[in-house]
Amino acid sequence: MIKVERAGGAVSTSHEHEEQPHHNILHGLDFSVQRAVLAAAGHRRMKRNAILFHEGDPADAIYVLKTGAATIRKSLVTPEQQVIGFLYPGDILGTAYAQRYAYSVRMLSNAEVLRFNFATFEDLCGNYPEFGHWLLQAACSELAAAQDHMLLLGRKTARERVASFLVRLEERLSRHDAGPAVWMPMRRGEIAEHLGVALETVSRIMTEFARRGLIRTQGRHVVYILDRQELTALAEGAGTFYE
Amino acid sequence: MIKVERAGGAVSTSHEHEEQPHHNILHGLDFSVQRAVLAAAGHRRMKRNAILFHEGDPADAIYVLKTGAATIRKSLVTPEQQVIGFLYPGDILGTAYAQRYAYSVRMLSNAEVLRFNFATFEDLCGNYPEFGHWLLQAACSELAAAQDHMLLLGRKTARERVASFLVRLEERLSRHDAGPAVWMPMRRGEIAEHLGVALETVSRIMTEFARRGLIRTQGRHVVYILDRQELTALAEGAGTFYE
DNA sequence: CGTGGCATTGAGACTTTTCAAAGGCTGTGG
DNA sequence: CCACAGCCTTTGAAAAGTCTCAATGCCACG
Repeated sequence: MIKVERAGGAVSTSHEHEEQPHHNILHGLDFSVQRAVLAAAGHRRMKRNAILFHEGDPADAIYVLKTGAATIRKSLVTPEQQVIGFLYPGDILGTAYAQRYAYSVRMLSNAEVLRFNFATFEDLCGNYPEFGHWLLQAACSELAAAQDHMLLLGRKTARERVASFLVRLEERLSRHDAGPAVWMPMRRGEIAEHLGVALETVSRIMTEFARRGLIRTQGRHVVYILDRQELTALAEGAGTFYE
Repeated sequence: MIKVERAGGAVSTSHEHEEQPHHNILHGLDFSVQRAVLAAAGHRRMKRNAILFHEGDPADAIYVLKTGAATIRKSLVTPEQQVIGFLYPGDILGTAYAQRYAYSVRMLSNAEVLRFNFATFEDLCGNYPEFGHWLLQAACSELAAAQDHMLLLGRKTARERVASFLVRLEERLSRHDAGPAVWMPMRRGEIAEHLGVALETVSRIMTEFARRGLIRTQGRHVVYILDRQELTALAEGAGTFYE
């Protein structure tokens, strides 16, 4: 079962990850449209930990993540926060239905973003109906993801949540870079806030998974999935008893 | 504080609620566009407990709820289910980004829906760009609601969840019918599945709220909010200790 | 007016959280 | 380039909240 062992080759330091192969960000659009869209976009480089915008800021643009990773979070009245999701290349952010952004975005690594202020954005929608369609599609897909995550938050146990998270993350990343290592730039605390459990619970369960031989960690930000099948089973509620 | 007491006048039996004033469903669109949209739509009457469609059914239409109420839910591999939300007049359902519906819809009361099959839908988008915009808006707003609900599911205690639910429900219904009574056609179990807690917990907490004088129940499906301020405070985490 | 499904209530069990302390990366400054 | 400081992570034990199981009570519909 353990067949992924070429560590060091695929991953050496976390810095290396900042230059990822940015595959097709505007996946699904005609090349001519893609060219037009890219030409209209503003390019922007962001440093790790930089804030793209805050929850409540007046919304004036839509962004597409080109390289790197980011966290989107919302705050409660209490100091508590909920991490809505983690973004990887190709993800859209800032789809504001109102005048203000509904969440904050922080970069998890150095990153590049494409920026469309609302004027250019409206132009693009007018000139290329395809683009509007593409965006509606993206919004619907984001909606579906949000609803999936509700299922996790509402019905799963802590163990199921962590297992789901690892499996989904690996699945998602395997589209970008095919290495056996899963790059996990976020902190344990952010994972915890995403999964709706305590930070310590995430830590404990990941340790447990490592002890059971399902994963292997390498530093804080790299994980190898050793037994995806078992992990998937756990994610779906097969893990009532173990050991 | 207790100033809402004209029971019986506003609410007599649950049947009465099936005929609600259906205010402007296509809110925000030009009248001419509204006329065209309504003309293109198919009208359909549904009985209580009828299923509009199932999760996984091939998607062939988009619906708008005209009168009544409905539940949308998703299933896990296990028998567990999550209630994604409750729908009231004006809500859109069936925004499928893929070929299949992502959730099931069950009517909570006799209801009327507008139906747009994909062909008419595409036509409408083509002829009235406004309509496409309106839909994108609706999807974004649904997304925002989903993200809000994640916050509830991820970070709130059971008491905060029930309080939030009651306050939001009242706020939402007050737009349609201004009575002091909140119509709650869903079962306790569905509320529980929506809030990510056990059925019994919902029951216990609602009893507690009634005992504390924050609400008053009338049968299973009607609730009066007696102290919205306190309830709002509880919803936001002020209720760490009481009594 | 009866019956079956819903809702309420209670007690015990279990998962998860909280509080606390020790251990280990990371990246910054010398 | 190395060492140190600070933050992040791991680990432990006790406490709290919520769930499960089970029985009773109530409402709504036929």
